[in-house]
Amino acid sequence: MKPQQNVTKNSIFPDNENCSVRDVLSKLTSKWPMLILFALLDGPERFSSLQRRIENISRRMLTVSLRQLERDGYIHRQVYPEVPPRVEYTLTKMGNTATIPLIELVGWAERNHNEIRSCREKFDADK
Amino acid sequence: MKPQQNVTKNSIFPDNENCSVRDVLSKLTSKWPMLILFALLDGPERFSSLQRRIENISRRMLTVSLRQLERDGYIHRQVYPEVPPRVEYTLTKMGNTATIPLIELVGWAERNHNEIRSCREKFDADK
DNA sequence: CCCTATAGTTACTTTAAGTTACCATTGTTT
DNA sequence: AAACAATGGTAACTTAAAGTAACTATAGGG
Repeated sequence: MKPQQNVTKNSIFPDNENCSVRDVLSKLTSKWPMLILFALLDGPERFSSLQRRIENISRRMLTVSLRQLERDGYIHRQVYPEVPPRVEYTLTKMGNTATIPLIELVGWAERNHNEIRSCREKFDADK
Repeated sequence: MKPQQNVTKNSIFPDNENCSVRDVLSKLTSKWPMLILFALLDGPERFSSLQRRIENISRRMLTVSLRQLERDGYIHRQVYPEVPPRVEYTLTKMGNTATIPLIELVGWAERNHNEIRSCREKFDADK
């Protein structure tokens, strides 16, 4: 079995313009967006609550990442016209299904991070 | 079901030092490493052959990515002492199993990229 | 003796990620 | 009344990562 991500016998296309799969994955598998999706699995959360849960994320990075996730349709942004402002973020149906393969990947990483770490130590020792 | 990626009710750790899963994924899901793993699914390949297959990758980025994959134990680097030099890269057993969840993810991206693109168009039109 | 091929490396530039300070609005505290 | 806190951001800046272009050593071929 092989991925159909523009992989032919002779070439693989890495550019987002030439490969829609890369175009999707580049936004999905990056650091903050992935963590935000996982945080929203428990249900809707507002901006400041997300910032508290995801340690060390700055307001700017949270904003940037949320906008990207919203643009791609993974999350929905609901603004309540109150003061101080209240904004709630929710996973869309597509956002929910996206977490399924991501969680698989996390599972693989959990099962293998010990071996990976020992590989690193060996590699670094040999240099 | 939820990922155990240092996700508790109250906090998610994004730093590689605090989260071994992030430490693994940050190297695995990035652009070039992922494409290299896929390219090696067909069998061993040498440096220049990989560069030809993965369009637009520069020699430097190929070197950097291959080193990282080798360090983490996904690929094996075999140098043949010939002139001109010959270096062959092979997927390790672990590298092979890593592609399984990655291919799942690619499958999801294939099934959803149309919807994602229409979400983007809608989002951009509204601004 | 210049050209090709290989598998890189070095120095540089551009882009993305991350940090710090600031904004407007309202209610509460001093 | 003035200052402070909380909200969900934005603007300007710095640092780190990604990407580019030119260079290296070695042997064989024309």
